[in-house]
Amino acid sequence: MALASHLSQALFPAASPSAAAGALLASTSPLPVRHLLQLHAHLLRTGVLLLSPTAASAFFSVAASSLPSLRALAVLQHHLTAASLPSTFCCNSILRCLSESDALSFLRRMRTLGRRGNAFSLAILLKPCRTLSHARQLHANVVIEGHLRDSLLATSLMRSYAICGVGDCARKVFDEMVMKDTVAWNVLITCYARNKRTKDTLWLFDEMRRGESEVKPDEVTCILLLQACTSLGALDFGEQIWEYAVEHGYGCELKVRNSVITMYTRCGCVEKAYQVFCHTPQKSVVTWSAMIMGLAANGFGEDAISAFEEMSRSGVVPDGQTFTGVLSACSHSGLVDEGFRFFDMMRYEYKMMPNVRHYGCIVDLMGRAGLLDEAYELVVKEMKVAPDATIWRTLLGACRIHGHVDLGEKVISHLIELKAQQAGDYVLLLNTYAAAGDWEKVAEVRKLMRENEIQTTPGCTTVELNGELHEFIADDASHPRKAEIYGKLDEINRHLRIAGYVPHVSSDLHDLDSEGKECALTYHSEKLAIAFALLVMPQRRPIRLAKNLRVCVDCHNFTKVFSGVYNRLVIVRDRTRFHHFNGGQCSCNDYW
DNA sequence: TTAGGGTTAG
Repeated sequence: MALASHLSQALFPAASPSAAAGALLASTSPLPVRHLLQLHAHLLRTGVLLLSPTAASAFFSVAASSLPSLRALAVLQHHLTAASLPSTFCCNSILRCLSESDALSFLRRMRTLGRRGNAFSLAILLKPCRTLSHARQLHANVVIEGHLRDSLLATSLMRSYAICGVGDCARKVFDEMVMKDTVAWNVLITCYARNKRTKDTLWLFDEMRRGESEVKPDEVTCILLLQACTSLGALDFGEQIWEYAVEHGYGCELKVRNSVITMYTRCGCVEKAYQVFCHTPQKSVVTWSAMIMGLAANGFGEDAISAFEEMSRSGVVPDGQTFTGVLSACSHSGLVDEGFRFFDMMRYEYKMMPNVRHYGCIVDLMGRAGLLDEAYELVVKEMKVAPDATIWRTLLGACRIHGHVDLGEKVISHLIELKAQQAGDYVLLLNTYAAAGDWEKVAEVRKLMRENEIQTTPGCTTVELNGELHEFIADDASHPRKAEIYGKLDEINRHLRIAGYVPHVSSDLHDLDSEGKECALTYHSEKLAIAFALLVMPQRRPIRLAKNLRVCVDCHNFTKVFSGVYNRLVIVRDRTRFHHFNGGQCSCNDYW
């Protein structure tokens, strides 16, 4: 403030341009916006800004360092003329302070006044660039100014395209690059991975490994690819990456190990994840959280809690994600009291503010305990953060279980308000009415769905066999081995009935009599996939299935009994978790 | 002359 006042005194009212520039150049500390604007107005009024490029340059330097995110500079730039335009060096320091669109308009203004900017200007502009049209404009500039040989600049451009979700543009820049280093490859991989082009991502690894260039995958490449395998559930490929990492000396990198732990748990291989975890000497909070979340998602709730306690004993402090893991362990395994204990611990002992995901777990737990109205009150009155669609969906799921029709209707209205309702939500509401036996309402919702052209996602189960995916939908008749599969399923059904399996008829929505419902349940996609796996897979190998929706209660019971009668380990990954069926049991308790 | 920019763990 003292400096600002000194400057004002030096410049008001009759300071010469050189005195003004001198005073401005002498200032080293930032000025408040108010003083800066006063100063600017004065410099304009007295003509200093027009008469002295040195003073203008000095002024913008001070302004740039004073105002980190400066809308005012965007206004100021319109007063620039060719004579008052600061040097490119100074312009770049102004560019660094502007928002994405203001910086672009400033660059255009510079060009209008005959100043082109340089590679530094483009580097500054590309850093915050997150808009496709801006990326395209900057791309044109990079080409026109002949900077395509600058590999850092080109990589920066690829990164912007990656953020904008246009993989093909990033690839084009990559293909035109003269020197493609590992970072450029990694940025391209990130781009494909972000845009869910997972298979292309995996191809790039092969291309990199087998290519003739010197560039080989490094630890960052391994991390990126492991993440891609995680999202794809590609166990075999994930293991190849892990082998590569170990062979090339990246096996001890903590970030790589943490990614491997996640990859294994997300592919349902908890034991292998645990092996890697145990052999990791310096476990960070990320390592512990990855293991805790992995155990939770696979239904090993008690083990997740033990891991949390061991982590605390070892002196590692939990963070928000650790609590997400341990709370979801409690909710997936139905450990209601434990869940509330951890929720209190995070709030009162660790003084953490719960986020939407933490509340989501608590709402799920309350739903399990039948505390539906209390859960609704919590969401509406106590939550410090705005509830998202997932929270409402969780509560809607609990309404279905308990047949709480009134609350279900209230919850769906919140989803509609959020404009977030999906076909699955209407199905949940439909199920709620079905659970309450209100077939008239079921028909009403069906009509509503038809009128609004709401398409439901058909349940689909996949089995991987020798790298090939076999897909099944309910009552599927498309598989070439259809007759054998249906025959096998009938045989399995007979055996399971003897062992005590009884179809869970309310799992089906149709308003049929009990016998009709049994028929409709018989050929659900999971059951067809299990019959197929039994036909084609060698004995002792675990049967791994992936289901796009939630496993229904009847299929859950069916698979549980199946795992005991046929002595097979069945691992099912559905939309939210893993189910490990073994010896007539499942890793998740009281599944609804 | 000065100044600038790219990838990475749960």
